[in-house]
Amino acid sequence: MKNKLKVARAEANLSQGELAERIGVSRQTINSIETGRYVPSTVLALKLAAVFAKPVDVLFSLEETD
Amino acid sequence: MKNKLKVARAEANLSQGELAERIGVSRQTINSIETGRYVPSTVLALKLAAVFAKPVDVLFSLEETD
DNA sequence: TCATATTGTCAAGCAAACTTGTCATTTAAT
DNA sequence: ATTAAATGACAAGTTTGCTTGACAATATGA
Repeated sequence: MKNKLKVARAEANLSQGELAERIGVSRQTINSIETGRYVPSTVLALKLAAVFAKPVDVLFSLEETD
Repeated sequence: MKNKLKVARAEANLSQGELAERIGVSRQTINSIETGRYVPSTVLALKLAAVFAKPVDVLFSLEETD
């Protein structure tokens, strides 16, 4: 699964730490998702979508390997 | 987090087992998500959204407790 | 240049997702 | 009324999300 989090975050001018704080997770969690180390839960995806005011399906998308 | 999976599945006329097979998870996983025993990963949410041809945000939504 | 903020990553641990296997209960069809 | 299909749920085990703490590397700005 790939995601556009890094871009969305740049557009919103937020640091990983600030974003993490807003949705109540650790900075490492944001970093790990951005760098593809793991896939977030749906709750987290919905919260991220809310922060950036974009649908989940826009922020996250499936790959062949999924 | 709540979800409209049971309704969507009824509309699509699919059993839990059939749905599970389509997206490559166990039947218990579908059952557990429907009955709120746990929250799916974003990959699973995207796959479910794809099966029902509905956006993730329509199938899944946050609650106060999230 | 020096200082500070930001990012990437590792490790150890806990919690939650997901598995297979199994069984009881409910629903639907004959 | 009986059978078969579908659902709900539990248990034990594996994998993965997410945590805190830490440190090095990269960027940003005075």
